[in-house]
Amino acid sequence: MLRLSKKVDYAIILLSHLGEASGPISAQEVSSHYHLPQPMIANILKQLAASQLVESTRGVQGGYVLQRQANQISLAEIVRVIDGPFNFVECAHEPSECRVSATCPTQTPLQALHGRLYEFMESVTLENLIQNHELQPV
Amino acid sequence: MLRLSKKVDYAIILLSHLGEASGPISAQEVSSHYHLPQPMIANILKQLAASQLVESTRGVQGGYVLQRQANQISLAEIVRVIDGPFNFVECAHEPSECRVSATCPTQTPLQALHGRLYEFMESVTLENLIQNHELQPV
DNA sequence: GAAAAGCGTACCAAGCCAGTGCTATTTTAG
DNA sequence: CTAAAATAGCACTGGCTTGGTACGCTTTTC
Repeated sequence: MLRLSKKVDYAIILLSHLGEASGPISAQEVSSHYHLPQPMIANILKQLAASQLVESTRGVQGGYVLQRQANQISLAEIVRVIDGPFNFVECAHEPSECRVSATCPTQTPLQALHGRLYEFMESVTLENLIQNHELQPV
Repeated sequence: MLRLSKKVDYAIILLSHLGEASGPISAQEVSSHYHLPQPMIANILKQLAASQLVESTRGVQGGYVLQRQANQISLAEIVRVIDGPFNFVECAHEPSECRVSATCPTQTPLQALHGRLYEFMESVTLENLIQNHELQPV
């Protein structure tokens, strides 16, 4: 139904939390703070670390910190890192896969739509999400 | 991965086609024209008819026509009719269902985001999709 | 050397989605 | 009046995605 996946939801919560913290935060800390399943969010933090969004420190007192400033991380990037490439319409990236590409009347407008959504999600930064800035009306 | 479902994709194609036709179009016609599975698109047309987006005529020479003008049908409505209510984030409509609502740092901004996307999809009409109007940049 | 933390990878169950099938009803053509 | 062309209304299914779990390993501090 066109929604963000739970993992992305969690990732946003995690990153927001890291963005507001000063030192490294462990998976354990976050999971107990928000009452979320620990293995789940540990996995997500691993993904975020593998994707260079957060830096990890091992060992006691270790944890995660943002690798970039919150205004340098876009919503689009978070979605991409967790859920894979953002394909609003199937043919957005692989026109060859479309069975009806020759006759499909909606290709161009749907791709334009895709582009707008993408730009939109690029323009929303983690900082916006944290600070709850007023978002400009569409 | 945050994409329109195939059914919505098909529905847009169908509605665009109906919007450009003059008389009633049968499921058979559309499916052979776009090489799409006939039972599938028949089902979708049934849904569209049940939701008052198209009018149906039974019998030989029957088929479907738009029930409203193309500029009176929004993308949001198409999605809603086919895929159910549009929930960009889980808590958008039912805050009570959110396990972390008390502490979740992202509620307000994500709901704002939800609102913007929704307005956006409300503002795109079938006519825009058909005529491939230049969509305003976000 | 024990505990706290992250790393890597594999696995599983439930739900959703795309697609199919079947039977009944309505309408027109001949 | 009957056959054919259509829609109506179901119910079903197989496979993929998603949310979540498990386990063994390495690194770091005390």
